[in-house]
Amino acid sequence: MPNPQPSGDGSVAKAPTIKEVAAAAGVSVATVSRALNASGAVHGTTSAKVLAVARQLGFRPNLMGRNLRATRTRTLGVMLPTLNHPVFAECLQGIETQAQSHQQVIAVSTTGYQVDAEERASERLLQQRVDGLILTVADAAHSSVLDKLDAEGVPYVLVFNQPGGTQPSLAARPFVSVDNFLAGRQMVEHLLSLGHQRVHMLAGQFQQSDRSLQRFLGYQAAMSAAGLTWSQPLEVPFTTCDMRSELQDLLGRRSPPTALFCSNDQLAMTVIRDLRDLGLRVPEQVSVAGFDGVQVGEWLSPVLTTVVQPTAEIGRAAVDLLLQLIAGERYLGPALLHHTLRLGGTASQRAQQHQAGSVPPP
Amino acid sequence: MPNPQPSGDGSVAKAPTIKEVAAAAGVSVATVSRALNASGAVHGTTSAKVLAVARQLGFRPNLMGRNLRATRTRTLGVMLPTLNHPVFAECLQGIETQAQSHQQVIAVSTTGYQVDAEERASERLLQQRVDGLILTVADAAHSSVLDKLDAEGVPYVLVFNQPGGTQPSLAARPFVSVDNFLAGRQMVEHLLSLGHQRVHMLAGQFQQSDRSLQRFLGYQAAMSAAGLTWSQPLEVPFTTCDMRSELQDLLGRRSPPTALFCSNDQLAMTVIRDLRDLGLRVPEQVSVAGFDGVQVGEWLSPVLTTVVQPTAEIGRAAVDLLLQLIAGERYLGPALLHHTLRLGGTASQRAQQHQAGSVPPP
DNA sequence: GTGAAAGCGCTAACAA
DNA sequence: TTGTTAGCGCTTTCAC
Repeated sequence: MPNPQPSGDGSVAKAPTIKEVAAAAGVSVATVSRALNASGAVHGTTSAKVLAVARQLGFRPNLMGRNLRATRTRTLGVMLPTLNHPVFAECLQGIETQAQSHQQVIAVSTTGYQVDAEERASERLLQQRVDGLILTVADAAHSSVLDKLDAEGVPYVLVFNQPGGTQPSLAARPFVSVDNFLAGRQMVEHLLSLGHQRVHMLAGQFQQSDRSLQRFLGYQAAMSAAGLTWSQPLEVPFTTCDMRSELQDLLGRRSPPTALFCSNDQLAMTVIRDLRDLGLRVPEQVSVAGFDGVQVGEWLSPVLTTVVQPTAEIGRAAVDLLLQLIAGERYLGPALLHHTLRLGGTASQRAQQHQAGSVPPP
Repeated sequence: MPNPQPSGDGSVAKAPTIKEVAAAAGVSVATVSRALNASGAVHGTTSAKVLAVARQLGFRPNLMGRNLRATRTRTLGVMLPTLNHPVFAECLQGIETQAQSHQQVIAVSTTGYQVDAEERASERLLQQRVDGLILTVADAAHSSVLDKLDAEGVPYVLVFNQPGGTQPSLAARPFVSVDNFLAGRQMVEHLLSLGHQRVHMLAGQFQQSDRSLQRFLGYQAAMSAAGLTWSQPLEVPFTTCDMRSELQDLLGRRSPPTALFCSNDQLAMTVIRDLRDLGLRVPEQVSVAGFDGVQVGEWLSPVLTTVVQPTAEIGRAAVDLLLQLIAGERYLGPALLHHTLRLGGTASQRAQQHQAGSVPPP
């Protein structure tokens, strides 16, 4: 068993340094370093000896020393709003796996969609000297954090954020996402194709989620193109866990919506539960569609109708892009990954007559 | 706007060091350090001057330097099987929040329940010189990683793992979890109280999940105490996403179970979906209970019957305990947090006659 | 092929 | 109160 041993009294022998390995192997620290990293020329015999001694001593290189010297950490900072939402957790898993396969380490911070938390978290990560950042910010178009990163030339890649919206300029901020506008429009077109005409949108707060806004714009576009009137969205704080009174309001109107397009799956699933609590059947009386494609949506019955983002793939692509930027490669434009529609069972053909409205559909 | 500015050509002015701040402020680096950390005595005027210069220069302390010097990183390593399972993601969120509030940073690694990945990941975290580790291992009773940490005196806290099972010795490995045995027994007792007699268990593979085993032992205990015979559990790899053939097997037997106790929610929800796919009604024909209490279980209808663990709280408690251990406080025994039963709608009174069996219940 | 020495950025003795 | 200096562990010139 390799040293160091615990000293029995609870304290512990200090981890051996390269110096001690050098002493034990009877060579200089330079030689040890070269042998360990297979850098520079080292005699085979010497190298073997050093390696043997290092293993025997349980030597474990101290990355602080190495990184300080190299002014490079092989650490990627990750800053996300929350891990309680599966979409971010799954993305983080993708990031972590890909980072691991490139011998990178990740440092994770969550911000709860709060700009001041973004400020603090990014600062801490920069103090750590992460080589680059993967992050989702509340509003990528007006973000002091991104301004800072730009000003300091810190490489970063946005995930889920889609700055520039429908017209992402090639010169703009690097991001990896789906085309939220297009996806939103397609989902609403699907709802319209089912015969719905009064489609309403429930959305995360735009100030905290630019993608939510893009999806809404897609909704608007689809409605307008079909010659239908769109309504102001119901903006829902991401902390909301009960939508019943809002839904009662919405569906108690004279011309209540027959379909609800929710800007994320969490919202959609909450809505479905609350609708059922209110005695409304989904999709028979109200159709509901979400956005994200989190795995749990498939466990519902009926399966959640939603836009599926390649969440883990977004994370992996972000790592790849970030590593390119860190390596100094030129930014060639965002990675717009493909989404798909999952035509589950929570949105169906519009019923002939909606139960809640006193006015028949046009 | 603080320096450094980007140099226009894409390269970037190096971040200023304490040395440069010292030069600009006309003092020594020691004074800058003292002023910045409010350590030692510094004249008010000097301090103000230093702080002003530091801000103006956009100085950001390099934690590698600080940590190398302090042989301490204020970084907690976190090693979990996967973030795709909400129970771990929510726990990580709890860890991150609590760590942040103690000015600690976290480094995250996932292992996919693979022992060799645990080995590699822990080694990387130790090379990073994390101050301690929060981790879930496949088998806490026989873990080379934990043996290593013990041997080297690295502080760590297990989450979800419950080494020692029903009799955790005070001297044993530090952990934070619910009492999996007790919780499993109580859930099965609940099923029995609903009139079920043939309860079967579906479990994650014991080799990859000691909690799964504890929950099974609880099942055994409840069955035995009621004078019923327990069956071998159906062990399910955590990668399984379709249980239909297994369920057909199980329910096609002569005396099929009327209730299924699943060792985690993910499994339970998959099972419920697959049962419905097979044309079986839940809970009318088969009752299903889970374990974990992930949020999405509440979005199902009916709501998932399950054991609710205080997942985020487990994460927070783990951080607190780990920080105590790092501070050198003596380990006073595990934190066994309280679970609750969520009596949702997926488990109900046993039907008089089960449809699938040819043999009537005793 | 190997070693001596400088230095990455910071803190903490020790001096003044 | 402030400055000088050593050194945390490592890599990398530059000699030899």
